[in-house]
Amino acid sequence: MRIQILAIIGNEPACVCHLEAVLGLRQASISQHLMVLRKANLVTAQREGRNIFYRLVQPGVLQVIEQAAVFGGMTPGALSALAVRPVAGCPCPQCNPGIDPELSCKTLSSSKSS
Amino acid sequence: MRIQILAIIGNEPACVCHLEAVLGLRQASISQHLMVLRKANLVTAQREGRNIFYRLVQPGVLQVIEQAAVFGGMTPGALSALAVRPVAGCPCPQCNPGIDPELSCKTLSSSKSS
DNA sequence: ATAATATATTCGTGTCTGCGAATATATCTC
DNA sequence: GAGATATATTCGCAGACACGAATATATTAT
Repeated sequence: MRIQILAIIGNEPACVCHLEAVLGLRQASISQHLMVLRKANLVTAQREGRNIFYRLVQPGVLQVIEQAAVFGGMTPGALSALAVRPVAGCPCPQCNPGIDPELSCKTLSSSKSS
Repeated sequence: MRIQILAIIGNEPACVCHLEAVLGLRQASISQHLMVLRKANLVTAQREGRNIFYRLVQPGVLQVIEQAAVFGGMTPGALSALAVRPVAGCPCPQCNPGIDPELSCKTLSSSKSS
């Protein structure tokens, strides 16, 4: 999961709720993984408006992960698939470019059912 | 431990007893790790005389590990230190170049105490 | 200030993992 | 063949880990 997180934010900084949507984990679990990555000095957090965006401290880490994935027998596109945006059902600003500022993540996900 | 094993045999093929001496694990534990690495198609085994030598299937794996170590904050020499030979107390042929064929690993380690 | 939102922290638990101990298998030497 | 040696396999368990649930904290909007 942490490797997946690094792969996601390696392509583009992401907020917690975006990771939540992509990985299918509870918010608490994502936060725990991010804490570990922070302590390992692999990611940094930066608030932007309501959300906190995470990014790689060293962008080169992404290349290492991609190489390791290939050596591990993964298909080359398996990792880049994680970077696809927008993600269906993700309420984060990145996945909803023309978002009405009045709409929040919560209202978006609830109105999605209509 | 498995990453360390890959780092060791990445520099030069190694037998099980050598890994045992370097890593300080029991022989059974080393064998278990090697089995995992074999199933992951990362290492291959090849018998040479009494010993079975393991080597990387893809030598490039070593570079990936070294890069990851640097990004992870390890000192650059930390990994290459694992490749130092001969290892004190290691009874394998590599660590005892001029070994008398009559001497085995067992007799070597016992006579070492004299 | 109050409410809503986004993230962080704590806690408990089921599961996974690595290790040691014991044993089995394969190879070499005599 | 018998014995010694090197590695593999099985089993059991202590410890680690990831996750969910509940709660706390920080920021924003009204």
